[in-house]
Amino acid sequence: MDHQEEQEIAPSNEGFQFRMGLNDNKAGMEGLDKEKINKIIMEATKGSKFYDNELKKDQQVNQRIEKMLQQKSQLTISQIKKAQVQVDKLALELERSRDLSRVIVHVDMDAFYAAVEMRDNPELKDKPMAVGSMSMLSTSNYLARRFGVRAAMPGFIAKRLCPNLYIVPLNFDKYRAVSKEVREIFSEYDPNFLPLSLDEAYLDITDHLEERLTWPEERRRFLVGTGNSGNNSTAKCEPEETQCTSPELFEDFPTFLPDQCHDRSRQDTERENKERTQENVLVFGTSAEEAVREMRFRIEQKTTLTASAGIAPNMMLAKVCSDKNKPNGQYIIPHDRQAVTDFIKDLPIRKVPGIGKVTEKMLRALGITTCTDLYQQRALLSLLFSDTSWHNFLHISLGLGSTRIERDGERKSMSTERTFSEMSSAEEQYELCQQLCKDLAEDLNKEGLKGRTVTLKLKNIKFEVKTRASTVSYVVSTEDEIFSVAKEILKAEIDLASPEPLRLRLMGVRISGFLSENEKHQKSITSFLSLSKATKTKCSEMADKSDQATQAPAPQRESFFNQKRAARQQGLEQGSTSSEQNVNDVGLKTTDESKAPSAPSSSVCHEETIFICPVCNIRQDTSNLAVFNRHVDVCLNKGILEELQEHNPNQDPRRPIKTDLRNGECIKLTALGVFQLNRLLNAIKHLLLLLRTLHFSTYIHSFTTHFQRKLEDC
DNA sequence: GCGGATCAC
DNA sequence: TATGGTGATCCGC
Repeated sequence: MDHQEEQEIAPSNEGFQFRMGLNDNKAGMEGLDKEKINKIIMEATKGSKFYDNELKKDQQVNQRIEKMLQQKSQLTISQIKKAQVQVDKLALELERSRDLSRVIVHVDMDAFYAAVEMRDNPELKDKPMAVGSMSMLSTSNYLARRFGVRAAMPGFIAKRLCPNLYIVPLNFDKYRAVSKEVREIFSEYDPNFLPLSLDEAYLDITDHLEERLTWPEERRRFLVGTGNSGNNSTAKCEPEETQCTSPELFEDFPTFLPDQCHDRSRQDTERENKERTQENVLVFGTSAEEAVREMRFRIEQKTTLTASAGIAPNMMLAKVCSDKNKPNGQYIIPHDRQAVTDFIKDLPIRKVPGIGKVTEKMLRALGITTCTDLYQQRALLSLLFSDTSWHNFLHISLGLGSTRIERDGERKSMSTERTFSEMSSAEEQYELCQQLCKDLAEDLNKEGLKGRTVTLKLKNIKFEVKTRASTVSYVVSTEDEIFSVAKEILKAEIDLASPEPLRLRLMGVRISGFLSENEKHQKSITSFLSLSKATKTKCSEMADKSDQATQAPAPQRESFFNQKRAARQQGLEQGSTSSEQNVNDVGLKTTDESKAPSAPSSSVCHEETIFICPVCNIRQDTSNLAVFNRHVDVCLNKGILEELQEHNPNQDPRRPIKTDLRNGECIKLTALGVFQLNRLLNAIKHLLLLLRTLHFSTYIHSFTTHFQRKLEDC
């Protein structure tokens, strides 16, 4: 292996990772130099399956680079000149729309998990420690970093770098609790702040600053050492020590008021507390820097943990800034264009969020390492990269980024996955798969989500990852529904590998393709199919149960049909609330147009439900749902059986669908319990009816197209 | 829509 | 002994 590959394993951006500077070791200070660290890591990693896979991935990246350079060599000067004109046109446009009016802050807690653990266990304070397990570390403290121990490193390798390393298991509940405290402070500066993770957030403090100008000084005055952290009654919360208890993650960087803390004896401080309370008061100014300093001060007072912050006109810059004076520091880019371009000039592209190891390597192959390079090569980049990529590059090189902090929209996927020691038994694999589906179903249920795409993720013992997805025409959300799809994917993979077993080290299940708000009333296929079992009176109960999670609690909601009607009248698809759309509603009409049955409204409405069969379209003289369902079922079956007999009198409508469909095609259907031809047609017909009733013409189209051939076959 | 990859935390 | 889990996005089919 060549040197470059080694660099990939022990990343080449030490300047960034080892911020403390490994050569700055003071006399007597323990630690390892860069070379030694790389050597130990290599010895520990070489020859492992993990490393082999890393090499393989690296080769692939090299090939991508190769291909890119090949492309580059074929470009003509006139092509590049032409591109230059186009790119500069856009650049000018972007420049014109540059917005420097917002004050965006990115706040980042220093070595968060490690800091929390050290705070709660003082014995760890002066020891190298990391949070995680022997398999994987999440973060490490300052002392451990001197040995090259850092986040995303397996604990057993860290132990080789630093045999005295303490590894503390993750304790998310604790971090969440601390995070909540910090977020309470964030919200005072920006009620719409955007959390990125437990220890990071973006804030737009523009409005705060404007208001802050009108505040009396009193509102910017804070007592030192009397923060919330003093609420517990441990010894460390005495005033003179409160200031010192910030874990010394980075001893070179003092916490607030360090001189008072270190230089005063206890007696002195106590006396001064009484006599010179003025001295224990801090007043912050009205500028952005002062506001952020105040925020960080309050965080430290409340949690005894330190944070770093970046202040800039947009999110991208703020994020880069927060790293500049880490730990326990802040950095501001003033709000004028020159300051931005000065800052960007020598900025290594790798520091920009979104540019990772691979992109860095690709750009480096083009001689690009700084943002200036990035700008100078903008024409070339527009020819070698996709539109989204080079647009992004151009934004970066101009120092542009989002100026509005937008909260994330709806989630797009939900997943769960697990790593384990080698598992080769198919039986175990199915069992695990089911467990994952169960866990996922629980999570889905918490958020009331249902999706149409199930993705199975497999990683074999060679660390090769494979994903296989299956999108169904209905929604799934329960353990059984998800598993019925996932297990068929798994089966296909097992069959494919057979007679060799799948030798797995990880399995995961993901759901995506969630229903948008105005699709949520759709029924899952099981509750849908349950209608055809209408002889069982449990039908409506089952449907209710399976859709519990999507039921809107809105007391005054309109019935779905009323909303639809209103929407049609307005000529647009108004987003309906996720009002419960029971399958049985297919044939129901409510005479009262304004009120849902569950509405706690005081007015008593006389609501009369009319049952109209969606098949024969005849009003049924009953108010009993079970009776009505039975009628619909008979009606449906009658029609289907007649049709079947008509088209092919010799065909047994109850014969297995396996005889008609190819194996792969009936997988999903058999998984749902549709084994027979008549059941299949029943389901299709019923769904079509439902879709038609709901005016979902797009669905009807794709559905009928998909099944047309099957119908013809029948 | 699928599958592999990249990225961030 | 041992290299994570979750979510988003992009690219090229």
